[in-house]
Amino acid sequence: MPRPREFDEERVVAAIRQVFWDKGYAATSVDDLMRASGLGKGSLYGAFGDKHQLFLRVLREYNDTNDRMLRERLASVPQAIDFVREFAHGPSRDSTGASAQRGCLLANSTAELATSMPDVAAEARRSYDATAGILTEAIERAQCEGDVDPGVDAGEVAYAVLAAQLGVVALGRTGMGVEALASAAESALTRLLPSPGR
Amino acid sequence: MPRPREFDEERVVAAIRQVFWDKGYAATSVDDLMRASGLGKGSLYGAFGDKHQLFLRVLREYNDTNDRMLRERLASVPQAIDFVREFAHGPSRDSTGASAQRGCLLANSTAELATSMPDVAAEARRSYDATAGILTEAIERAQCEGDVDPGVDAGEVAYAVLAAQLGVVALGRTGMGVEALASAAESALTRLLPSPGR
DNA sequence: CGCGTTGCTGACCAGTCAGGCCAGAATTCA
DNA sequence: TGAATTCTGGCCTGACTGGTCAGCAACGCG
Repeated sequence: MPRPREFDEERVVAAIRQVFWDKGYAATSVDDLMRASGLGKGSLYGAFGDKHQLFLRVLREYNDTNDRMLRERLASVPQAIDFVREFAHGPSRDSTGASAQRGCLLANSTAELATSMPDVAAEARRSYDATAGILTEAIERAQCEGDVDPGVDAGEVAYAVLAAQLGVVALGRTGMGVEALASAAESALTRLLPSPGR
Repeated sequence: MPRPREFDEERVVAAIRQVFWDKGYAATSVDDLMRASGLGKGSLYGAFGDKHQLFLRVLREYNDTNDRMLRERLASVPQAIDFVREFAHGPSRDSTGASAQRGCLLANSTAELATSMPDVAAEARRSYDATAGILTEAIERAQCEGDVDPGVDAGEVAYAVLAAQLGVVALGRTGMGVEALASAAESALTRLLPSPGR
């Protein structure tokens, strides 16, 4: 009975995510979102609510996707520690450094909005806690398998690893070279996760 | 012969820094700056140029002050390593967590603006490099005095320490408790800067 | 073939934005 | 005192903001 949607919701959200990611929340106008999504203002507001709700939706999907990807990778790779290393290199996986400079949508958003938008701060905290949880499991598994010194407190170190990774991402936003970023990440990781044969 | 300034430039810059710090760049209107500084639009534009120039000036002074403070502390304290530890706790030095949640003006600005304002990215990189340099010296001194394992590459570890600190500050913006932040920072620091007796 | 329900479109709103401008006040020197 | 100069703060502009809404279009059901 109703007229069906003419747009692919997923594609729209993806397009809008790119804009928020590149420009930040406040600097993104609804006009930008209209142009990126190809939708009219009415459609946008009808489907997603206002700018704030739309942003939160984008952010939540981004976080969920990241968490899912992280969990999948850590479950399938026997040497979880290797992935944790790779993970700590953050977004600097391409050699151009372009994606490294783009940074992380969650980290950027939190830095910009945590003060003025409590729900963004809460979402960030939820996501970081989830990441730390996944990391903790991976580290514990690595300890069982003898890849990490069993003497360290996995939960505590997980937050330290998360912080180091966040810091590397933050440094990446300045346009620092990917080699320097990788070196800092590698240096942090090898010390935060000492192998048992030390 | 000219009419002298009626306002204290330093106080004005300080007031404006607070606004930018709390609200971010894009969300701060020139009206906000006028109200915070008590100046009219003409005075503001005459003395500092447009919003962008004003922001850059605030950011540069903020960074210079931080660098100077860091250098002073590290020069006067015999056990540099202790201060590095303290430094890594970042802005979480009050128990309320309010300043921890406010974060760091430089980190916030970089996350918000690095993509769209290359001069902000450049200033951030300059400041981070300066911080890393200061840290490197402090770590080397600590190595000479036997407080840090002389086997580690001070320059490399300095960036790892900087990253860890930046990450802790980023976590702090989510409203995470100061104890958790301090624990993560402490955990990162003791592992990044191992004492030689081990 | 209507009819009800929903989606789409674009015009429109009041409010805010950054920035330019200027008349007059304030200050100094001659 | 008068001339020169600069500061000051309000006013103006016109572009843009996020958001609303009335009217039209497309669909399935009866």
